[in-house]
Amino acid sequence: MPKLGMEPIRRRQLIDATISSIGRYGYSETTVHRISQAAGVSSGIIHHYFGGKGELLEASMRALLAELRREVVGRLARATTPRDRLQAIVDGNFAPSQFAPPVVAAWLVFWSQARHEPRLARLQRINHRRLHSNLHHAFAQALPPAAAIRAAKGLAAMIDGLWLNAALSGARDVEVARAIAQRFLDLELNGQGAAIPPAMNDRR
Amino acid sequence: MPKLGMEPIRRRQLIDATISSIGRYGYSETTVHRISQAAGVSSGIIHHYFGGKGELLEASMRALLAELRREVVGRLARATTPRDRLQAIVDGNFAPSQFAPPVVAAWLVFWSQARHEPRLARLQRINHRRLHSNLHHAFAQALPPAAAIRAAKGLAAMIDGLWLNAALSGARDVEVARAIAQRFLDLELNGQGAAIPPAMNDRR
Amino acid sequence: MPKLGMEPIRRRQLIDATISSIGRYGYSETTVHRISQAAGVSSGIIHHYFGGKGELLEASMRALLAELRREVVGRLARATTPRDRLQAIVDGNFAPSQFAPPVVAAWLVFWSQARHEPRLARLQRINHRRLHSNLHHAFAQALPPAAAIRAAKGLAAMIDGLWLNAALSGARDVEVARAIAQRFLDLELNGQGAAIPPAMNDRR
Amino acid sequence: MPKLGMEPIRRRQLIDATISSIGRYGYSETTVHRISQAAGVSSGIIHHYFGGKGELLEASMRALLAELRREVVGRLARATTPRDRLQAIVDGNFAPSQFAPPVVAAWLVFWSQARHEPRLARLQRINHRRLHSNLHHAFAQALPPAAAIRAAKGLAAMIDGLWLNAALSGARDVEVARAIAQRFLDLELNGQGAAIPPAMNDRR
DNA sequence: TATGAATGAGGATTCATTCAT
DNA sequence: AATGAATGAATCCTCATTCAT
Repeated sequence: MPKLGMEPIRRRQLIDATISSIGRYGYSETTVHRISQAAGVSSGIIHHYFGGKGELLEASMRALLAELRREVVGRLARATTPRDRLQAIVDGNFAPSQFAPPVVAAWLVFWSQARHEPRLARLQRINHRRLHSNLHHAFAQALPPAAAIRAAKGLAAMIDGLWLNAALSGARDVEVARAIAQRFLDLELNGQGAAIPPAMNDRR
Repeated sequence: MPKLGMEPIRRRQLIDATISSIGRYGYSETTVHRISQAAGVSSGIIHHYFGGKGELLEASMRALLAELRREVVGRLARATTPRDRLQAIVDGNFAPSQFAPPVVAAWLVFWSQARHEPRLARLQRINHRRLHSNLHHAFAQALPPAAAIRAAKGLAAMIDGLWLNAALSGARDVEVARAIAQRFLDLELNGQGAAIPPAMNDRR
Repeated sequence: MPKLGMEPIRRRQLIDATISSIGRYGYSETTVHRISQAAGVSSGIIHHYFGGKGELLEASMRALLAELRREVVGRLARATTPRDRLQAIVDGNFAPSQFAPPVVAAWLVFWSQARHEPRLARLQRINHRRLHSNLHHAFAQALPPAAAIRAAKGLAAMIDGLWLNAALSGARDVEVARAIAQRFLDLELNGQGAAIPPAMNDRR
Repeated sequence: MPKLGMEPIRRRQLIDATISSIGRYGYSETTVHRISQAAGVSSGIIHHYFGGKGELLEASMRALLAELRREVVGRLARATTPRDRLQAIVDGNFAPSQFAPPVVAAWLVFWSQARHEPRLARLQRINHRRLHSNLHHAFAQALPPAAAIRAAKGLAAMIDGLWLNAALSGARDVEVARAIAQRFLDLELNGQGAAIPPAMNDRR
């Protein structure tokens, strides 16, 4: 009998090595050889477990999404009010795990490559929809429909934009970023915002 | 007899072909051969005019930045009040030219590659600082120092996040995105926001 | 506790899977992995029973030769006159088992590879000599020496050529091919050709 | 301006190197690297001129067919009677060029691989039909329809079978083989065999 | 006996770059 | 100024083989 139960261990090793290699060398310099070296295994093993480089990249992106989801879902489970839920989503997206340099690099690569690789595009769409749906669902319990949509879009953009800026500037100021998102959330929930002119809403 | 004055024409041709190729095939599939084909010239010419692929990519990113700058600066020139200036910056960033699919793809690539290519990173830093400095300068004329910083960071994130979301969803809803940014701007300028706790500001 | 008596079963399984894989995928696409999959066993087993791929291929060719030999020898056993013997050889070479598509493909491969693999070349030489010796021996009982040699060479070529043509055209017209060989045999033995029965001509 | 007119030269070089490599190493051991080495060029050039290994192999087979055709067509042009034409076909197929060892090996490979590569299969079909159509056309001028068909099939098989046997036994006895084909031709045309000249028999 | 995990050499192919013309 | 022929290193991938279990 061969070694049993290696599959999940090797898959995890290789996924981690992939994310780390993307972080260190970038997407176009991430080769099968580098990944397998980082994982301390031979290069053939990648095809044994994943079938090819493309599938490994896809699995890596999937692992990244799963980790983000874990951060958000764990916090959502402890939330009761809509505000708590929104806070949980913001906090999950600004969790330390999301700012580890290799993770940041891999996310950027994900966004950039998704345009040209259908499988990555699909994962990205799912992720984006989940974020938006979570936000909208929570806002809808506290705001009128049009405002809930607008707030969800705004907060989603805020999260991505702040994350992006924090990521580009080397993951410093994460807490400031989170505070700004927090403030935007408060503004929307407290109704202090001026309404978008009706004509603008109609154009959607 | 050598043709005179070909240099600027060829350079522009090649830069356009590069952006278009990134848009069509993605970064890692953008080859010297594809670029030269798209430009209708031979592959050797790229090295003649740019020295190498890297330099051409850099020049292309520079061209992208210049175009964005043009959109913003043109609008800024016609602005008088701080609010006008902020509006000009928002509008410049949401100008149609910034949502052409190849441009969007190229921007994403730029952000993603900048991490691993110092020359691109430098351009990106310059761009980011310019945006932030423009925003901060305008806000500083209307808000107290701490609020101006916060507002500048928030609006910068808002612009990037909305742009990113619009870009990822195929450049639909650009106007809605702009309206959301507009509203954020109004909120910050009208002083309806609750202050971020001082301790948080100090941590920066 | 080891299973006893598995060896001949496994060897036969693997040989059959090899011939079938050559038939389906061709020689250069016949891999150890494909063979073991077709046989429903693991890939390591091939080395356990045969020592390597080369030996398995050789054993497969040997099995093919044995099968042809069986077809011929069985018929020869029931033959009494030289003419019967020649007929038995012709019929054995045109037996249905020799036109099963995987068998045809494997024979072609055999002929083509034998040039570069000494072990296959040896098997092929033995086979060729056996055919020629059988034919010559029978002809020698009915014809003068020079004519017997010529007839043996001619009939051997006829058999191979007709087999090849039938094989290349998808094993249709096997009966016509056999009839043509039959007629050649008759011509050589009688000094003139007996007409092919009209019904046979009509079937074309 | 680059070197002009290299294309036909390089293509011919590479095709010759391919046939020679098949002859020396066999099909499955014929690598791009070996071919390019035999041609004295770099390996990249194959893709420059042929697009890939498959196309080069196809072009090589095509060159082989063209050479055979040249041998036959040249002789056919000097033939007037049906018998002359049939003789021309036989002689063309037994021309020395068709027994050069690399050519023989390549033909065998061609036959064996054609089963699994549609493009080779197509070439083979064309070749087979041409031979058969040439033979049948000539026989039809001298024999009744049913006999013409039978004779054409028989001679085609004879040619292939003799060629195959000669090829497998190292291209010795080519003249004997041709004499046997000749005799078969005579038998079919005359309804009886002309004796092979004794001198010919003695040469064995 | 049998498995399938693991290796790493070798395959075709791609590509930026160089350079003779 | 411009070409595209030519290179060869690097890429992904395949595969026969080995071996611990």
